[in-house]
Amino acid sequence: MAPAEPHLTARLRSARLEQILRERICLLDYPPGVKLSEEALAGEFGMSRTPLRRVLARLEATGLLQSVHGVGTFVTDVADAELDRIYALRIELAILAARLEPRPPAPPLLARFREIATRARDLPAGPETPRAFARLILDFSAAQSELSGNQPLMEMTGHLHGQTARIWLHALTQPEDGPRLDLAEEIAIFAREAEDVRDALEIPDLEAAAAIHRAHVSMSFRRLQERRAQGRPD
Amino acid sequence: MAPAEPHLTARLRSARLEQILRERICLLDYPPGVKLSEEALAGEFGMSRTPLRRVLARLEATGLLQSVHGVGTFVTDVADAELDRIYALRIELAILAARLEPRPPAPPLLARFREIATRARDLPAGPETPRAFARLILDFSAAQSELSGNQPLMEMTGHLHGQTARIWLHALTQPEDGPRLDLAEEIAIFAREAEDVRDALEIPDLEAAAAIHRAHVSMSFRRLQERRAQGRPD
DNA sequence: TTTTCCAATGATGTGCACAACGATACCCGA
DNA sequence: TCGGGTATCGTTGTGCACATCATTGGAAAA
Repeated sequence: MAPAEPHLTARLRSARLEQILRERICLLDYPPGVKLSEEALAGEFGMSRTPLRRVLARLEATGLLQSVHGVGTFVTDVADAELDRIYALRIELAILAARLEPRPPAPPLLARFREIATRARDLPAGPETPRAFARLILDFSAAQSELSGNQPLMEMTGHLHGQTARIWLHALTQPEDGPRLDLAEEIAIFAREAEDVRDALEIPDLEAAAAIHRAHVSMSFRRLQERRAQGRPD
Repeated sequence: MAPAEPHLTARLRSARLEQILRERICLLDYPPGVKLSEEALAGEFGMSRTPLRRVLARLEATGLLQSVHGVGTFVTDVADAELDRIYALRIELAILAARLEPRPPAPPLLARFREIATRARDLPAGPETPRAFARLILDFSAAQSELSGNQPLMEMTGHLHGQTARIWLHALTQPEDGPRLDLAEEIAIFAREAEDVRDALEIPDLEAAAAIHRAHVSMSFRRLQERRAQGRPD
């Protein structure tokens, strides 16, 4: 496709590529379990397999990819048991953002939260809805990561979020029994969360915002478990 | 040196190598800021630069290394500000191990804690003391990571521990003003912690063990800050 | 018809030669 | 003697050819 810039620093080129691939995975352009082709990706980005493999190795270290000799490079899936553990951890970490170096949002950041809230409410229905929803969730997570100055904490919550959100959304859009009904419901719930968090940040009450988010992570986890229980007795 | 096994699976070989390098970094065989040679490492492990670079990329993704084009590959140092943040986070995470899927230690694990406690008390004084102490701390961290079934949490605490412990120990053994006095004091304190945690685990009271550890992380952080304040007014 | 073996295929892993880059030391001119 | 520009060297980054592995399909034997 587009070889991007013909010549940028090697370091920036690889960082850029890593970000692009990470987004594609989180936006479900590459759903869990899918096989990627090193050669195809190298061709798409106008480089050799060697530097591409370096990027893939980094993504493998963060748990988003897994390479198997002679078979292929796969986007990782997350087993139910581990998903449960990540959710349990996210619930605990949600409050820490307000306790460790909370940073009241500056006007530009507040504007981002407002934009996310309105975008969530006006999310258009259609075949592109899942991807738009995924993008929305990604943006929300990115905005949240600026609410605390504790970078290691925000990196971890962001990482865990990326691991769970894509699996969660993938399960939602896979029409096992309830096809799109769940998705519409989840979108409405997320819109409420975005609005509530926005309102809390306008005060600004960071602890309230964190508590709201924590509650939603917890409830989202419960709904996922219910959905699992429904899907099993088939 | 020793090319290890002449032929093992590629995946295992690289995982093994990554573990070895990670240990060398955490045991301060490769102190923060030191420059590594890709060619020398490749030669030592009997492989080409290509697979070695794959391992280095993974270590770079976890923040232990940093490669700079045309300059070298360096063991990362951690700035004071970030070290503070990691400590603050570790203090909060310490209690979670007892709250999320606590696992009472089986007899073999208990034996490991006992061994660590006695080894800490009988730590021989000498030129090899810092390395033996680093090994002790590493083993203690590894044993602790089995006290909870929540794997993502234990991975994170382990990762954060590796990031802080090596910097902390390096600062201790660098004779800026108080040469080895601090080290001996820290060893004694650690020995007390290991004994207290061991006693709590014999009950077994995992919450007490976590609280003890949390207290020691917090106090260790305070001592580090004091030491910093002492070092500055030179 | 079924089973077994093997060859072909496509993927990732490895080694090597060269390019690109940054730091350093040196030389030349003022 | 000092300053600046340049050449050289060491190191990481890239491209390519090949090795290695796992799967799959088909052919041959039971």
